[in-house]
Amino acid sequence: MKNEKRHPSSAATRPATSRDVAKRAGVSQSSVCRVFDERWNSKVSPALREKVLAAARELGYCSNAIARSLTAQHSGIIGVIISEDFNEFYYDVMRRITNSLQELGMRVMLFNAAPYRDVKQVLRSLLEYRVDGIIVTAAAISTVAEATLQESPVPLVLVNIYSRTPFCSSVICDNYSGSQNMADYLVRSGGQRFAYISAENSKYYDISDRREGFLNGLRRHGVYDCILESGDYTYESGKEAARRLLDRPDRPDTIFSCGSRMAYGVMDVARYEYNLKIPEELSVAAYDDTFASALDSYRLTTVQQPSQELSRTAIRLIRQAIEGPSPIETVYAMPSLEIRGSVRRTSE
Amino acid sequence: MKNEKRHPSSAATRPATSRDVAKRAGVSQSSVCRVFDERWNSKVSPALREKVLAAARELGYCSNAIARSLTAQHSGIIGVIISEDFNEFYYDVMRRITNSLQELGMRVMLFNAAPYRDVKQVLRSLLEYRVDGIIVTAAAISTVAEATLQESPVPLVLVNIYSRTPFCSSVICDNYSGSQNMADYLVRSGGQRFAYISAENSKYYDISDRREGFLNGLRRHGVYDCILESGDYTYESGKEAARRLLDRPDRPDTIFSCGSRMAYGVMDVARYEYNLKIPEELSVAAYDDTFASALDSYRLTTVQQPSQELSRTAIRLIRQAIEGPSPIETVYAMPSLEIRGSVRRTSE
DNA sequence: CAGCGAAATGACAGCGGTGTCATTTTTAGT
DNA sequence: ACTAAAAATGACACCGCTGTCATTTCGCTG
Repeated sequence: MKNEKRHPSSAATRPATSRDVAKRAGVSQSSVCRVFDERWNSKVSPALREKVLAAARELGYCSNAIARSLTAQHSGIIGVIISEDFNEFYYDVMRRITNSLQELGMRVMLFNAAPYRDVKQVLRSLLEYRVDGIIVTAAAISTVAEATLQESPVPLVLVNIYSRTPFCSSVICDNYSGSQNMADYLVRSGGQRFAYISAENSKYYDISDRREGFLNGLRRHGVYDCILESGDYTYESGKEAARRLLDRPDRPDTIFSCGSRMAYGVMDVARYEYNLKIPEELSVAAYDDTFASALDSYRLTTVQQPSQELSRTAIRLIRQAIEGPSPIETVYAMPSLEIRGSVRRTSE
Repeated sequence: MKNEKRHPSSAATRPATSRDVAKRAGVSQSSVCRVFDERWNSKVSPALREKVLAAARELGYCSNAIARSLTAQHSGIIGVIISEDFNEFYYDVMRRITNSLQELGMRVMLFNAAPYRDVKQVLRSLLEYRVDGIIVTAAAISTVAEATLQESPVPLVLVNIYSRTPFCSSVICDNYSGSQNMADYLVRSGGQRFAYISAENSKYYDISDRREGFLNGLRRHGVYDCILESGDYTYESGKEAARRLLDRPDRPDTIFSCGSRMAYGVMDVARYEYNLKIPEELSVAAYDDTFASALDSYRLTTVQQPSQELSRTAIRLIRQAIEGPSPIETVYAMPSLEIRGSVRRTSE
């Protein structure tokens, strides 16, 4: 479906500059800039401002942020790196970060750091554009990537990336506590035989804290036994793990998964293949609160990461770092339990 | 948790320039640039290149894309506007677009156009940064926003925004055909009494095509009756609509919802509140294929928008428009039916 | 080894703003 | 009305890179 009309690009007339406006208004170029500079425009006579604005309007003048950045030595751009396999949660974080930065008058330059893609190159691009700061939001980022980021000459803030040797500020959700609290809850709800489904992957940042927190939480209640299974975060892998677990002679009565998608798999296999009633015959819980968890068909009890707190803190940290020298800060955000109906409650 | 270390910003040493490198290497600044310019670096003597690269490495030189954009008259940046209430589908589209642009060596400047936020301001920001093109990806964009965009002096591509008077290229998913095909399928599957749940909202772009396509699809099979209900895209509103529908004396046996979240609500209410078996006693289908549709608890038959085709086409169109004058093109992407188990199949 | 053309390198003027300083205009004080 | 100080405006160098043109260097041939 073609059309006779053409894109504006065909006009090919380069945008008006402050000099063009100046000439048209019969004033100096400096004055034009002053009119468009908030810090100065109060000190410009109404007459001149009027002339300039009129000329600018006629020429469709729009000041050039690129040129401004050149002298200003800062671009007003924040680089945001997000990992390729971003799930719902990180989308939410990204959305919030974008919103906040936008409201603060900063621009977001978005990059997708697929695990296979060279993070070094992404960082290079960011630096070439002289971004004022970088926020790395990632569900999973390789440790080599971490090493690369370490060399960044511009302020950097990590979201949910735990670095053993912090080289920049970061805000991370306390995986350990989240899992531990869930363990508390599950034990107090009357769980007897526990299983944990992990999704460890060497090339990604490890979330072993979720496992350790859970196991330790159990131990604090005198439970030293927990069946360990693993998947790869997908629904299918959750189903497979569930089959292995439910086929065991010592079938668990409570399953905690480190990701909610796998938990949906567990629930569906349990209900439709093993005819188990949830939560009566099997309790299921998971880390990460995603959309489907709230649906009546799942009502999955989860550990919810506070995306708002995470993004707010990330923004605060990056602003601080840009503002000037500031100490490196590692902020822990506390996840909360989202209690729904997938866990049986007998005791307490 | 503070730390003695500090952010790189504290170093406050401005990045090395090509002149710095030139001085250090004892060559001219022009030569430095040539070494870093792919088009020229073959015509530079190995000796000089070596000197320059060594100096650059020592100084941690990174060429300044901002300065380059200034003379080059193009920034290598594509503005991407995405609507605030972006759902899973648009996240996917955005992810693909980001990936493609990144691979093509272009940068993405992301903006979130909340309905309440001034699109004019977003556009202004984009123009100030002299973006080479703009892609507007939106689930919902107001018509006033559309008017603003119309004035954009840079190439623009609309994704899933149907404009009656096309002023720029766009790629849109054929809502009408998608619904019509679903109507075909539902009738041929043996549906008798149909209902359609809409989500019309004046301030957003209207998706009445989905309704019209559906109704027309039914008519083509001699079905002139279809109960109309409405919600607001949310799970809860779907549940409410379902209750109203299922309370009717002439209860429908087939419900098509213009959004999948509402369909989940329909399914859950039907099963858990009305004890209806799906698909035996009630068929449910929806527009938009989101994650939960594939789960065993729903197995929702949907109209799936081809996110890959949409993003690919958007990229092609924007590149064409940037390349040079090109005719305005409106590309229709055909959605496909994702047949799962939520629709009963009796006839055929 | 002079002499020539090709290749490599350097010098320099922009790109569109900002910031500083000089100049002009306005305002106020006596 | 005259002058000093304050305010408004203009002139201009510079931000870091690109592109053009001038200059230098190099490789060959006779």
